[in-house]
Amino acid sequence: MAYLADKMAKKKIVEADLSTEEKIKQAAQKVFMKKGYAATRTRDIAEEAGINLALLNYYFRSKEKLFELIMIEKLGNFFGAIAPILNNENLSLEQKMTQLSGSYIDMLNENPELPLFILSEIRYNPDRFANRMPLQKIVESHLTKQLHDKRPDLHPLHFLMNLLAMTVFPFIMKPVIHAAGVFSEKTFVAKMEERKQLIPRWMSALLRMK
Amino acid sequence: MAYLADKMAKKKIVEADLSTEEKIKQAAQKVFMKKGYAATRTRDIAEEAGINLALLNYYFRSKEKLFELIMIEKLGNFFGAIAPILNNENLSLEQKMTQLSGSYIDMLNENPELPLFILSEIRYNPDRFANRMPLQKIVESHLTKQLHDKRPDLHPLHFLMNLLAMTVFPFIMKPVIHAAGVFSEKTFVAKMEERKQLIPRWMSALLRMK
DNA sequence: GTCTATAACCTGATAGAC
DNA sequence: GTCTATCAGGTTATAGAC
Repeated sequence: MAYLADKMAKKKIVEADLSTEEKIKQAAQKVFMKKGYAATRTRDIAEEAGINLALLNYYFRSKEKLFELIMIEKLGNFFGAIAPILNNENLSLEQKMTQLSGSYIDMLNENPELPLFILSEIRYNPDRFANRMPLQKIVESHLTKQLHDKRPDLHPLHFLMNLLAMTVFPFIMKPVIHAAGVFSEKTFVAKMEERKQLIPRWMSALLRMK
Repeated sequence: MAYLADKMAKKKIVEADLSTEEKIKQAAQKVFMKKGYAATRTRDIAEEAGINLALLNYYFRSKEKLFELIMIEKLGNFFGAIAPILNNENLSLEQKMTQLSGSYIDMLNENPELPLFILSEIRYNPDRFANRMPLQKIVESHLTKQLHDKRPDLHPLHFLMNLLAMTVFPFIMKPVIHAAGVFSEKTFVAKMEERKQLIPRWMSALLRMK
């Protein structure tokens, strides 16, 4: 009950007590994530923010610049959470896998549209993203070294791809699962909760293989 | 050499000897897949097909209807290839996994943009796709029964999700990998070729686990 | 069937009043 | 800072000539 009241209070703040600039930013985030850059009209954002269309350009100059701002933040969410874990030299391989699947699934449960949003926008406009993603830092991470010590025969890229795939792919399939009516939102969250424990165990099984 | 000549001959047919209707269809497929529905202009399609804009509406009435046509075909490619394998009662669990990763990776190598295209469009317009995907047929497949016999403790959904994730996810990450300059097209194909053998072995390891 | 020309509408952005 | 009104350009779709 207290939690629910807290949530409602938070919602109210979002709707009312925010600066105009912040209201536009949050509205833009919501609409861009839902429709993608191309299908979003600046009018949609203005309406969602409860302000006039002209104010959007007053604060952010253009649709493009507003989108850039949102995208930088989202790229940070999507890639920023991985690298620190993969490069933490105090964690064992098993601890890294547990932390990564755990914290990443938590983050994605809060923001389930994030992967497909980012991936779609990169797909439809790759130029915008050249040299913007810290993927090399992920490939050359401390985890890669640990993996090489344990299983020099297994290419780290396959391992990383599998770890990410098991964690992220269900969220990418989420719209399909719902559109097909396979199961409910609640069941989905529960299944992902299970995966937090299962993924590290599956990945360990891959490491022990053969 | 003969193969190359054959390919070039095919290309020429595509460019010249096709009916107007077919030329538009193929152009639409190309442009929709590259830019997505919202960012595609009918003018782009007309230009790509080498015809006039009016002809597009003459043959297909509207952008929307043309898109529907393409999408039905693509949904067939994406989902249609899975169900027959998963429901083939003459294949063992291991054979199913081998065939699925093998034939699916082959298909995706020919059409690497397919998953992200479909997933993006569903995400940005879920209503269009309600009750259009044979996902229930996949969940209730013969593979599910075999899996239940072997490992009643492992939910088939987790298993299927992992199998699909390992197979499809790399293609979803492909634009990221290229935009980040991690490695070349040729290396990507080679790595996916490796995975055709590796995925069934990994999945078997998951089945033996614990 | 295929084209040109144009209608009808929509979208991002700005000018100018308050 | 915020609004209304409007511009300039682009988009889908169609009318009508050939």
